[in-house]
Amino acid sequence: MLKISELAAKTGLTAHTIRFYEKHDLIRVSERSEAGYRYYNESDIRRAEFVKTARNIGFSLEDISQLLSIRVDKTSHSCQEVTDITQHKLDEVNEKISELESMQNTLQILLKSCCGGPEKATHCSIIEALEAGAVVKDRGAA
Amino acid sequence: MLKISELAAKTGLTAHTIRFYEKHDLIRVSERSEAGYRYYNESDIRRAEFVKTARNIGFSLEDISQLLSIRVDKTSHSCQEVTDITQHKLDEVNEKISELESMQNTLQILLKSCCGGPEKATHCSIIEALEAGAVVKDRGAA
DNA sequence: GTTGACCTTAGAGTCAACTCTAAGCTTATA
DNA sequence: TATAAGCTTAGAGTTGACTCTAAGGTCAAC
Repeated sequence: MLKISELAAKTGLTAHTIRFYEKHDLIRVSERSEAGYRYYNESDIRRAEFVKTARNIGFSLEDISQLLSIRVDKTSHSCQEVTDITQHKLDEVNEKISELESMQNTLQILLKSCCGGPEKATHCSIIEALEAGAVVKDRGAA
Repeated sequence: MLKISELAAKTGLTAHTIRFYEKHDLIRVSERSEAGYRYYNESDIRRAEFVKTARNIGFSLEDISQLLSIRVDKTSHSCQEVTDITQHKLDEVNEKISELESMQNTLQILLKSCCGGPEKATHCSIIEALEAGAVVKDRGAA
C-alpha cells in the first residue's frame, strides 16, 4: 500500500496529477485511512502505471479512458477496438509529423538564405521571404 | 482600402482573428470610417500578410511580434536577431518531431503486434504491452 | 422603409492537461 | 510538545490561440 507521494515517486507523476487523474477516473484508489489519506493497492498501482505508460506513448486522457474500459472488461471488447484507437492515434501523429516537417523544411531554407551576421536587417532575406509570402502552404484548420 | 471581411478573404484569416491580432498589435489598421469601420490600406495589408505567412510557417504570435518589430525598423536590427528567432523555432520543431517519431515508432510496433480482429481483447497484445509498461521512455517535461 | 448582411465593442468561453492555492487536518521526527 | 512535512478539499489559474456572444449601429438593395 502506497501513499500518494509514494505512488507519485513510483510513477513519475506528481501527487497533484494523480488527484487530477482520479477526478477523471483514470487512476483509482481502493482504500483510505481514517483521516482520509489515499492508499493505493497493487491493482491501483498497476492501473496508474498503465495510465502513465499510455500517456508516455502520447495517448490523450480520453484515449486512455477508452483503453482502460477495455482493460477492465476485456471479454466485452475486441482487439479491433484497441487497434482502432491505436491507428487513430498513429494517424494523428503522422499528420502532425508532416506539418512539422513542412515547417522544418521552410525554416531550414530560410536559415540557409540569410547571412545571420551582425549586418543590419535592411536586406535580410528571411524578412524579405516573409514579406514575399510565397513560403509554405496554408496549414488550414490543422 | 479593404474592409475587415475583405482583408479576411484576402488573408484567409477570419474577421474575429484579425481583431484578435489587432488587440495584440500584430495587425494594424490606419483608418476608420466615421461609423468606426476598419479600413486597411496597402501597408496594413502587407503587414497582415506578413503575419499570416509567418503564422503558416509555424511562428508563435510572440515570435511574430518580434519579427514585426525588426521589420518596421530594419536598420536597428541585425540579421543575427532574425536567424536567432528562426533557429530557435527550428530547434523547437526538431524536438517535437523527435518526440512524435518516438510515438510513431511505438504505435507502429503496437499495431504490428496485435491481430486487430474481432477476437476478444482477453489476450490483446497492445493492452498487454501497456500493462507491461516497457514501451517507451518518459517524455519528461516535454 | 425594411430586410438582411455587415460592422462595432467588451468580455466571456473553449480546449487539453495540468498546476497551484488556501485553509485546515494528520503524522513523523527531534 | 512543537515543528515540519505531508495529506485533504474545492475551486481557481495557466498556456496559446483563438472563437464566440450579446447588444447594438450601419449600409446596400429591393
